[in-house]
Amino acid sequence: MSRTKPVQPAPTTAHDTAIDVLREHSLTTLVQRELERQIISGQLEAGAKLNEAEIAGELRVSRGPVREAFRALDQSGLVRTEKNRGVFVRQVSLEEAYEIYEVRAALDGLIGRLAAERILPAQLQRLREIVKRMHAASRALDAQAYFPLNIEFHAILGEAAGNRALLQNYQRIVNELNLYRREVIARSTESIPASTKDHESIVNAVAKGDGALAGRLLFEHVLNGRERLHRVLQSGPAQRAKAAQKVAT
Amino acid sequence: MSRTKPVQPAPTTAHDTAIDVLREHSLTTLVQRELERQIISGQLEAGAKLNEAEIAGELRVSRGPVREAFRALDQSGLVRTEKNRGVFVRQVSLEEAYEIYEVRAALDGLIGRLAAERILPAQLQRLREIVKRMHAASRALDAQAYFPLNIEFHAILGEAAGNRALLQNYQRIVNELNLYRREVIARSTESIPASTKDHESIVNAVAKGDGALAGRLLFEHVLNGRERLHRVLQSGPAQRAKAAQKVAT
DNA sequence: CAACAAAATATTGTTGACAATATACTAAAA
DNA sequence: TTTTAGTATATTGTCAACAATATTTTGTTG
Repeated sequence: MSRTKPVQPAPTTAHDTAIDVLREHSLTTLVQRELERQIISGQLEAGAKLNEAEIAGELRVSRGPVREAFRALDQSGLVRTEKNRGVFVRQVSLEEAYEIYEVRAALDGLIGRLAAERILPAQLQRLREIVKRMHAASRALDAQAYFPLNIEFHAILGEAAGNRALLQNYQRIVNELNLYRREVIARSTESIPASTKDHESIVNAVAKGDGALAGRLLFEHVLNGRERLHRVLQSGPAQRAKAAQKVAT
Repeated sequence: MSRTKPVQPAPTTAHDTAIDVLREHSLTTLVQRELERQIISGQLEAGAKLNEAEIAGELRVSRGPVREAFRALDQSGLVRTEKNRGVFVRQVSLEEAYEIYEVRAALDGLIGRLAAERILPAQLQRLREIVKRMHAASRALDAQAYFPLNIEFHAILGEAAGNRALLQNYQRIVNELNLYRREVIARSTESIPASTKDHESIVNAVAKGDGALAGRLLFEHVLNGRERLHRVLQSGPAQRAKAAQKVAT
C-alpha cells in the first residue's frame, strides 16, 4: 500500500494517485478486482475453494470486504457459493459452456450488426491490421501470437458497436467462457486458419457497412468456434494432450 | 441436524419449511431477494437512497448481510453505489434504455430461434391460448389484462428455448428495463394491437419450427416496442399524462 | 439577510468477536 | 481392518463497536 518512499523528497503525483485510488475504490472493490484477475488468469483454478480468512490475510483486510467481494463475484458468475461451506471458483461444465456459447453468439451477432453501422475509420484500420497479422500468425501456426490478436479483434468490434450495456454483458459472458479451462485445449493451432478466414470476412462485411451480414457472420463465427471445441474434446485424451502442448509451447 | 423436538410431538410441515428456508438461504440472500422484489415492483422507486441501518432494522438483521446484498444488487444492475455516500436504486436514462433494448432484442432473437427448434407441444398450446386472450384484451383495449399476458408470453418462450444461461441473462436485462419507469408510460393501449399481431406471427413461426424467422420476428418485435416507446415519449407531456392514465386505471 | 466556518449529527467503511455449522481427527466397537 | 460415534478443530454466518467520511445544523461575520 504505502508507496511513500521516505527517501524521495517530493511525494508528488505518485502519492496523490495512490490516495485517489483509495478515494474512489473501497476495499471491497479492490478485493473484487484482485480475485477477478486471479480467476480470469487461471491463477485460481476452477473448482478451487476460496478461504475467507486466508484471502483476507493475504490482502491485509478483514473478512467483511472479502465477503462483500464474494457476493459480487457470485452474481457475476465467477464463483459459486455453498451456504456454510464456502465459495468456489465456478466450474463451467461442457453443457453450460455450450449454452453460454449460444448467448455469446447472439451478443456477438449484435456487435457485428451495430459495428457495421457505427465503426470509425480508425477502428476499421486497426481491424485490418490485426487481420493482416493474423494471417502471418496463421501461416506460421503461431498460436502464441494469434490468441492476443483474436482477443483484440473482438474487443475493437465491441467498442465499435457503441453500446455500453451490450459490451458489459458481452464481457461477462466471455469471462464465464474463459472459466471453461478446457477451452484452452481447443485453442490448438488447428482452428487458426479457419478462424482467420472468418475474421477476414467479418471485417469485409463491416467495411461494407452490411450490418445484417456482419451480424450473421459473427454469429456463425462463434458457433463455429464452439463446434471446433467440440471436435477437439471428442478427439480423445492423447490428441488433447498434444493439442494442449502445442499451445503451451 | 437434530430434528428431535422434545416438546413438540409432531414437528409440523410449517415449522420444517421455515427451518429449510434458513438452511438453504443465508440472511444475505433473503435481504437480496426482498430488496429485488421491492425494486422491481416499484415499491422502492428509481433514484431512492437505500439506508443500511434503516433496511437492517426493518428486516431485523445487522448491517453485514445488508451490505453483502447491496454488492450483489449492484453487480446485477439494480442499484448503483457511490463510495461513502450510499447505494441508490438505479436510474435508467433514455439513452441507456435504448441500449438495453438492443441487447434484449438480440437475446429475444436467440430465444425465438431456439424455441422454434425445441418447443414442446404443451408450451405451444399455452402460447396459442395466450395469444387468443391477447386478441380479446386488444379488442377491449384492456391494458390491465394485456400486460400480464405479455409477460407470460415471453416467459414461456424463454422457457421453451431451453438454455439456462440465456434465460438468466435475459431476466437480468428485463429487470433493468423495468427500472426505466417511464417505460410504463409506453405501455399505453395504443401499442396493444400492433403488439398482438407481432405475437401471433411469432407463434406461427415457432409452430412451423422456422427458427430463423421466429428469431428475426422477435428481434424486430423488441425493437418495434422500443420505437413505440420513443414515439410516446415524443408526443409531449399532455399526451404522456393521458397515456399513463389509461394504464393506471 | 446571505455567506461562510465550525461544530454536531448521521451514515458509510472496516474491523474483531462471538455463534452456528461443517470438517478433521481420535478412539471404541464390530 | 473397517465402521462409527464422539470430540476437537476449522470455517462460515452474524453481529456490534469503532473509524472515516459525508451531511446537517448552528453560529458568526460581512
